[in-house]
Amino acid sequence: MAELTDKGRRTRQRIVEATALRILDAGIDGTSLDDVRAETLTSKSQLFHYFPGGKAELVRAVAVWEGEQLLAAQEPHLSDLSTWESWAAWRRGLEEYYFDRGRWACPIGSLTAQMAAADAETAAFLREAWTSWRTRLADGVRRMQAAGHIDPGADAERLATSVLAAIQGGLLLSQPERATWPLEAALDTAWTTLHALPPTTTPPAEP
Amino acid sequence: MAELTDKGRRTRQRIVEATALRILDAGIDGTSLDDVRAETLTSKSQLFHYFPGGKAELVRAVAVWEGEQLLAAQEPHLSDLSTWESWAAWRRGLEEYYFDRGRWACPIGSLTAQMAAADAETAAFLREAWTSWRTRLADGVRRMQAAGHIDPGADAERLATSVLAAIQGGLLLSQPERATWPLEAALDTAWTTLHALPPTTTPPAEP
DNA sequence: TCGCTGTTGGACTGCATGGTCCATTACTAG
DNA sequence: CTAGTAATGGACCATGCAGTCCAACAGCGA
Repeated sequence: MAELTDKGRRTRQRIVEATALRILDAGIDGTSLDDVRAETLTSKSQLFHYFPGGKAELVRAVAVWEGEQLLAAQEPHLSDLSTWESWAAWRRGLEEYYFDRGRWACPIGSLTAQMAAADAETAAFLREAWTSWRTRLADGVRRMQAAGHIDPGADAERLATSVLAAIQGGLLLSQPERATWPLEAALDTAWTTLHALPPTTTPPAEP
Repeated sequence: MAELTDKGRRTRQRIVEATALRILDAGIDGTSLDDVRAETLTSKSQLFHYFPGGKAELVRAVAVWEGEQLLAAQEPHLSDLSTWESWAAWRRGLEEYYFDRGRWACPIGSLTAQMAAADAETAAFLREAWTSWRTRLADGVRRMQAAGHIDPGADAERLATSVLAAIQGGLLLSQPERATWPLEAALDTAWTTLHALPPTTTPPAEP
């Protein structure tokens, strides 16, 4: 597997993308190698040629690919997030990513929920993906704090985490409804909190 | 299956609970009937005796059972939620339910995420479960609005949805970390929003 | 005690699936 | 043109799993 020609790289990529799609709406266990084979018009030997580790390695490749796509879909705003406009643009990009083209779940979130079906390496990668995502959001929060738009006393990491939670939870609730409003409602609430945090408000101590 | 003796009911319940546990940390596909058989010291014929519909029916029974348990764990507070104290007690009960006894995920949330692996009937039941849960929370919000603790102009259903999203998203993020803080951070933020919503200038008008 | 019905045991079947293997074809560098 | 390597095809194997079937056992009412 050390040497790949262009053709090989393209075939490999085709396999990864088809598998990613299938996993997104059938889950890891619901995606058989034969499904992938049929969809990509490849043969069993090709799957094992490009992914000697078998299904586990293929799933890992899918996780990496999905992680890249997810982050890319949030750029360039994710790296900015220094103004409310940037946050708004970031949010629009995310909603578009999730709902356009019929993607109704977060690839990374789904995979995390299926961690039991994934191997240890994939689980480790997912942990990194979350950390990376959270950190980028937290950096944005800190930029807002530095600019005086968000209470400097707030914990940026926790705030970022709650925004991610709103996204993931909102998506989960959107699925059975087959509607976008649950995610939007969750994001609206997170939004309100972000905006409400300037120094005038004291966070409640509970429970 | 029309007639069940006490003994039969107990066996059936044993099967349901063991399956529920297994599904919670291995997923539907990661739970084989042989696993269940071994864990419950039953035989194949018993599984199909009590659940003629096979695995699908068993999963359905698990969903119903988990739904009951989840709602029960939130009582009596869930039916109250008319004061901040009641909300706090409700939250404590939930966290206890999720984190004590090593349960690190929401059974209903997990099943929803695995809908692709579930049959249509189970999916329908899950939709109902979410509606029921959301409605109870929304009722609580309305009680708080009536009591003048929350802005009467807020949409109770959407607010309830965002609280549910915080729970589910927080749980998802808690899993890879194997820590409780993500859920707590998400709930804290939802909390802040609830508290921040009262009209700051207009006093509540309520008989 | 008898007989009916619910309960239990476990062998067996058919099928889907991950994975192996070997042969063949297509490229590409020299 | 040729040799070597990557790419591909697809038969084949072993296993695990849902589901079937029949036989045996237990409890309870008559």
